Order: sequence, then C-alpha cells, then structure tokens
Amino acid sequence: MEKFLSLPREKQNVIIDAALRMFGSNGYKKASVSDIAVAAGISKAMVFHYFGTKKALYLYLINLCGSIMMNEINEKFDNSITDFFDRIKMSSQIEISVMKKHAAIPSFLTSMYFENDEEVKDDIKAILAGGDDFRNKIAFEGVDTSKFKDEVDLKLVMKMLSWIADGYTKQLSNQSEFDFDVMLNEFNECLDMLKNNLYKEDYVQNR
Amino acid sequence: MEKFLSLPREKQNVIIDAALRMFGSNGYKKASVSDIAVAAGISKAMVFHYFGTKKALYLYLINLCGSIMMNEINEKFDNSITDFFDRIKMSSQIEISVMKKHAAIPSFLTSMYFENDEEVKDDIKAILAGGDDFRNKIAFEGVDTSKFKDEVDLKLVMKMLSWIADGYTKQLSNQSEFDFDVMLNEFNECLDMLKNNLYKEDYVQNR
DNA sequence: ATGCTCTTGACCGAATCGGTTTAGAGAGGT
DNA sequence: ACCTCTCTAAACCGATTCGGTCAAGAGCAT
Repeated sequence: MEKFLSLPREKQNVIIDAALRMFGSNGYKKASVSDIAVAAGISKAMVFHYFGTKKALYLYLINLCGSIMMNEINEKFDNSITDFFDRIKMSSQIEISVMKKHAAIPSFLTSMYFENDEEVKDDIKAILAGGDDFRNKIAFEGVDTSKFKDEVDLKLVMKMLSWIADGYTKQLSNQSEFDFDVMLNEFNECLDMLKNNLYKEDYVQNR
Repeated sequence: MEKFLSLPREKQNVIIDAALRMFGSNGYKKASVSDIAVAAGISKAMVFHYFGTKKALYLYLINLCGSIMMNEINEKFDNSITDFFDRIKMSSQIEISVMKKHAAIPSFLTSMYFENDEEVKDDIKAILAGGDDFRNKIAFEGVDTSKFKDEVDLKLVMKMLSWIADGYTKQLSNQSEFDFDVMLNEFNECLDMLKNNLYKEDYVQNR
C-alpha cells in the first residue's frame, strides 16, 4: 500500500478515478481488476502490486471517499444558514467540490450503499455505521420555512427539489471536468427562479 | 423463438423483465445468461432453449421495446397539445404506461443507447437508424411559450424540467408497480405548481 | 407401458477471474 | 564497464464463470 502512496499524485488520481468509475458503474463483483487496470492505463499486475487484493483496493476507496466527503463537509457546511434555498446551494457546492477531486465519487458511493456482495458487504455495513450523521447534518433541520407563500405545498417542493438535484447530479457525472461550474451556475439560477416565484413577495431578491 | 412465444404471457413477462433488468443495469457483456435465468426463476438451459443465443435474446428485447414504445407513442401522442406543461404531462403519461408493461424498459433503452460491445453495437446502430424520429416527435416543437411571464428564462425552465423528469424517472425505476400512479400524481402537482407560478396571471388555473 | 413435451443439472471447451511469478528495461552508483 | 535495485508488463497459475449443449428425468396423455 505504501507502494501506491509513494506514486506521483497525478498517477494516483488516474488510478483512483478509474477504480471509482468501474466499481461505481459495475458493482464490486462485476468490476474486474483488468477493467480497472485498462481504464487506468496500467497493467493488471500493478494494481495488485499497489493494493495487494481487489478487496483491499475497494475498502481503500471507501475510506478515501469517506474522508474526502468528511473534509469537504466540515470545511463548507454552515449550520447558521437557515434559508431553504441557500441550504441547497451549500449542499451542491459541497458536492461539486467533491466531484472536482474525483468526479466518480457520488456514483461510487451510491453503488456502495446498495452493494450486496458477500465479500465486502459486512465491511461496508461496519464503515457505514460509523458515519451516518452525514445525512442528518446536511438535511434540512432548523431551516426557515416561513418565507414560502402560504399556498405552496412544502413537502412537494422538497420532493421536487430532490428530483432536480438527482437529475442535475446525474447529468453532472457525464460531464467533463471543466463544465462543472457552468452547470452549477445554471442550477443556482434555477433555484433563484424558484425562490423568486415561491417565496412571499417580502423575501424575493430585488432584480 | 416460437418456443418462447407459445409460453403463457405471464411467464413471458417474468423472463422479459428479468432480462431487461440485467441488461439494463449491467450492459450486454457483463449481464450473464445465468444472472438472467436466476432472476427469472428458470434454469439457464431454458434461456437458450427459448432464444438460441444470448445475442438473439438481446436483439429480441430491443425490438420488443421498440414496438412497445412505438405503440404507446402512436396511441397517446397528441400533437395538438401546445401547452408547455401539458406536453410534459403527456410525455410522462407515455413513459408511465410503458413502464407499466415493463418497468425496466427506460433503463434498458438508455443502457442500450450507450452500448459499445463489439458483438451487438453494429446491430444497435442499424436498428437505431430506423427510428430516430421518436425524440423529434416528443420534443417541444410547436409548443406555445407565450404564456410564460416575461422575466422567466425559458431555456432555464427547459433544463430544470429535464432535470426534474430525469430525477423523477430515476426514482420511478426503484418503485414497485403499485406506486406508479401516486408518483405520477405528485409529478403532475409539481408541474401545476410551476405553472401557477411561472405563467402570466391570465393563464393560471383557478384554484 | 409408450410416447411426447418440458425442464433441468451436469457437462463442454474457451474465456476470464483474482492473484503470482518471471524477466526485461531503465536509472544510478561504483 | 558492471552491478544492483526499482518499476513495470507479460506470461502464467489454478479456479471460476462464460456461452452453449446434451442426456436424462418429470409429468402427462394415450
């Protein structure tokens, strides 16, 4: 494992990206070490040279993603933000900066969440048990809902926004690294539009 | 192949669903015939008994999905609908009725669209070339955009709605058959809310 | 019993799996 | 020049799985 960590960072990232992509889109069992090696542009032997076993590589990726997410959340999460839409903007800011480090992290994590292979599922459960406060922190507790017009259905807005975020994320993961920010801008404009139309007039931004 | 078609419809559907699911989520190469057989609750030998080869099964599914889509579109598509949101509702109506026949069709079709395996990609290209007028028909040509408030950014609304539709579809494909309609209702309410807030006041529905 | 259809588990060679070993290419020290 | 040491890829290992086949039931009608 030190073998891998002493590689130039650039090369590490290429390998990590390839592995995240393969595991994320094919699951643990169906993602073969050869696939990962080819996608990373190295030989299969090197993967074993660096990580020992397929399982060790997988667990390494889990922990890596975990710490990247943790760092990014601790750095950017601000509980004092109570505005509904600003909370969402903050969440997507976090997701973007995670994807800037490794674009395949979100799809890898969702795939991991539903992973069911005997060889790794117990380890996943153990790791997941330690960090399930993510969602609670990021979730919308203590958010100010009073600014909405009285007639809008809040639960519906929540659901709609989760759809938007999902679709937006899905579209993100097919993008090249460079388009992240322009898409984030579009997403934010989209939120502003909703804000202007769903908030009581006292709260809409001047434009 | 006649062997398969002379099966009771019920059993045919179970097998089709299993195959669509496996091919859709794993791609052509990584979806093994054993997987499909297990998912369908039959033995692997039966799959070959019914379809001859793996490739024949795959191509059969493509043509099946194609004709199901075609039927549903021809039956439900109404070009005289010019209202933006009604168009979208119609599209999702079509998608729902397709999914009611085989829930895995949309994910299968997108997977097929990006399929790159040597064994089938040429056939896919040939089939796709014959029916690419789908998207054009369903797309928003001849739709009335004048009802929107002047200040809303139409392209942005389009993009937002495509996000919503994507996320909504993604959520749909994880649902049991029964929840389709309740989710469709939520989606439609969601559209109504947007309509009420983004259209000029002359056009909002009375409530 | 005698057919006949439907279905399966065992089986085939070939490919691929996770993982190991070998050997060459290159850099650096002397 | 020679040696050593690191990094890497290709060839290889036994085991599993692949797509596909086949002989032998299981069930049923005659």
